[in-house]
Amino acid sequence: MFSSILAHIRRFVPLNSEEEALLASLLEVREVKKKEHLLQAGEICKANYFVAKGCFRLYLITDKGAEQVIQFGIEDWWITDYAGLKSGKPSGFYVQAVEPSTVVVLNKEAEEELFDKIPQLERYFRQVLERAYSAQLTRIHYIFNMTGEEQYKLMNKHYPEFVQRVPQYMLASFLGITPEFLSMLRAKKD
Amino acid sequence: MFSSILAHIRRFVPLNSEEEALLASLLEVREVKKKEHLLQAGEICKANYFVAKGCFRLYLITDKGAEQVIQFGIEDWWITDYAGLKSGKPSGFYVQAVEPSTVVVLNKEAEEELFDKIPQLERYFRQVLERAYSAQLTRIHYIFNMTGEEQYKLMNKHYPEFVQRVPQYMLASFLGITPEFLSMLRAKKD
DNA sequence: TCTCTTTCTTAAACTACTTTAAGTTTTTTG
DNA sequence: CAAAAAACTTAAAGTAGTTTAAGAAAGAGA
Repeated sequence: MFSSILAHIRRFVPLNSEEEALLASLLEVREVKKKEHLLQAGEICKANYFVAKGCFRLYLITDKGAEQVIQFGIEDWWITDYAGLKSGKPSGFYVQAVEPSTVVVLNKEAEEELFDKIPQLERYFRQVLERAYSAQLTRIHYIFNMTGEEQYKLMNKHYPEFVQRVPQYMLASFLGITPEFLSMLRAKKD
Repeated sequence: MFSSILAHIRRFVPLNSEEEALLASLLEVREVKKKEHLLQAGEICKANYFVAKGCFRLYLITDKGAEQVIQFGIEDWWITDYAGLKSGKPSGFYVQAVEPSTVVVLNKEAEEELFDKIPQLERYFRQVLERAYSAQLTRIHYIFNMTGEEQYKLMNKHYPEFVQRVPQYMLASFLGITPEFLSMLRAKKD
């Protein structure tokens, strides 16, 4: 049940069996149906989610009423509205399963208790966040310096399975282009 | 000398006087001239920098030879190439002072020793990174859903001093538009 | 204070992408 | 398995920005 998350944590910090048992007692496994939401705009975000299996998207509804995909989360990624989780204010984001998925739920209260009893977990999350942060800076670099076509091609080259895995209109939104334009790009050559 | 960084850390975690003394012994204060680099592309990134006074930019040179500003860092921000710092590989980024500045240098080795002796610092950086990461996600949302003009106006409204503080061509690059276009936007109304 | 360098401005021609609208295909559900 | 809903395609007209080029203004070193 928890093997994937424990393996992931162990890639960053050591864990003894007591700590693993404590983690197992405070974490929660949850099956999520396709299109089911873990968080909706207006709600208070109460947990951080580790994707054990499946795929999620973090998105929001813009002023013009369109869905904007901000981030995807697949196996071994954490996904949540960090700002909302930490502030306790109603979230502006949605977190939704793109396909039938399994997550490990880390509730806010469990998180506090775990950070207290397993200080190594602070180290784990620090490192996870360092990576997530620099990935976003790299992404901003791509957004500014590559055309939609170049970004799509790069994505297709580096993550061909992923491009097939999510609906095209979600991928278009993530890349910051319209689904019509992405459709045209695909038609050009494939 | 270290008062600004100690005050910042105390906003997140408590520090006793021994810990403060240890920090002071392992941190280093450095004056940086305008246009001086803390890091250049091709070098190995060896430290994380806390801006005590002044302003820095994290940028890179694109394939086409243009400077692309990825991030600014002003007072109370940490700035570095996290990916390079952690991987030990040559960096693709430049970190340069936009104005005469003072930084507190946290070297890689000092960081390891400090994390070891003051576990609370892991907690501090985890929280700093949570904020930095969600700020980048919000920024991506703005990039995709606001025109250059809207982003410039919002920035002018929220951070009018900052807009005056950095050269316009750097601000344009940060906003993902050309300096010519920003100049035109400013001329429209001010 | 003069000169050199850096930064900012203006404007015309161009392009990557959006918008709109309508039709087609695929997937989901009772 | 049929009907409805969701996802994808095509194409024409429009726009937010870039590119290029040249000149003007401001800043900084000697």
